[in-house]
Amino acid sequence: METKPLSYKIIFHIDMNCFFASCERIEDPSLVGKPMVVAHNDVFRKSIILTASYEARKYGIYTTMLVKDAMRLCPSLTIVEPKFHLYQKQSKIFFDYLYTITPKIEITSIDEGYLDVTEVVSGADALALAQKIQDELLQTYHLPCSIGIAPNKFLAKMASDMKKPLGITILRKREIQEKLWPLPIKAMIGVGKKTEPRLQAIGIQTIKDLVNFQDQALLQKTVGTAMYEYLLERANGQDNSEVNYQTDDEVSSISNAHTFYVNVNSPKVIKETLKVLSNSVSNRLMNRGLYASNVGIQIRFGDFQQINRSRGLVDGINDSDEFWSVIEDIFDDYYDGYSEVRLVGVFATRFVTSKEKTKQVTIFDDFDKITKEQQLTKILGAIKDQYGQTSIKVGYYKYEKKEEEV
DNA sequence: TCTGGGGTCCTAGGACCC
DNA sequence: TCTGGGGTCCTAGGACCC
Repeated sequence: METKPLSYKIIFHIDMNCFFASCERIEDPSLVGKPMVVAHNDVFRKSIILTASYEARKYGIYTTMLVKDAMRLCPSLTIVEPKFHLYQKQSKIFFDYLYTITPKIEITSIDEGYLDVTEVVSGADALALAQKIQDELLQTYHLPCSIGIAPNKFLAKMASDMKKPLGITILRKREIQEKLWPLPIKAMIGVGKKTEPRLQAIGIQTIKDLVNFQDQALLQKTVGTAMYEYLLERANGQDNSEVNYQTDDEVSSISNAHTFYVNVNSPKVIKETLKVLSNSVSNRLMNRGLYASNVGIQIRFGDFQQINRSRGLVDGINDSDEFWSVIEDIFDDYYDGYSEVRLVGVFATRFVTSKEKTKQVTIFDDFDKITKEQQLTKILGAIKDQYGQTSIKVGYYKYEKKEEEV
């Protein structure tokens, strides 16, 4: 029996509902059914809410709201300190479950991911599979989620947002005029609080307005070329990007930051904090076997102005002493010694693995004292040592301001 | 609304090279 | 020498996401 290959893909986007709160309830079932939030409850600083349970949301409480404002809306609110290791643990548990469905999973954050189930189900069975996943995650793992089903990642993501909590939404291409276009422009992933007013200023309120917008040059100028192309494609329901399921879990940067309880301007105190952060980043690099060839610091001042200063390195580093010496250097170069500082951070980017660390070949010590033939032999020998290659084509060799072919 | 911590991607501008 | 244009790499900053 031949199975006809599908002409379209079936993509699920799975989004855990108030994930941090769900994890806390697994640890402490007495929190179930109560209005609760996850937040640092800090007496010195105004702290914000990271996640609110649906019972809390009924009071008008939402993520990023100040704890004190939330308490005013709901005096009986339970506040739980965030425990990130716990969320990591639960995240691994539910992704492991999803891997029993398909290996083609792209993990996009601690509580979200895409599944390419094209080869797992037929179009007709997709809804049943989504229902099974949702039931199992809730019954067995006590984690509620919403699932979007669509022919590509963008539509699946938009679909999973349409019904929460415990929603399952199918969004077909032929339905975009009816289901996608009426949404406010801010609902599009990629349009945030800066782009929204810019689009509104040229008369775009909804996704439909974007699709029908006539002055393409003005639109492009308003949001930039890359965003312009991205928005128009997505608004028309097109997204050719693949579910990137390579399990390389490669990150492109690692960072840690800390907000002081009160603003500080003592270089000594700031440095102590920077050193802790520096060690943490260096440890995380070592655990992953990565070396960073660009490292830097972030300083957020009392007035919320922020600077980032970094240094490119010839060789990647991850050793804590080496790391700290670069970080300290950068800080000394850029901190004036008296400005009020609210937050400092340390980051590492441009990773190389140890094997890719630059190998330096010292063949140039006596280079100007030998003949060109000897120079060439030396270069070829070094290349052979490193790459095992026995022949190589060389273009032009510049010597004494004269170009000669070798 | 006076704003946490961890990320990704894009863009502008300067340095440098030919 | 004060004069061109194109390409690449780097740094810093902006915008966005969860």
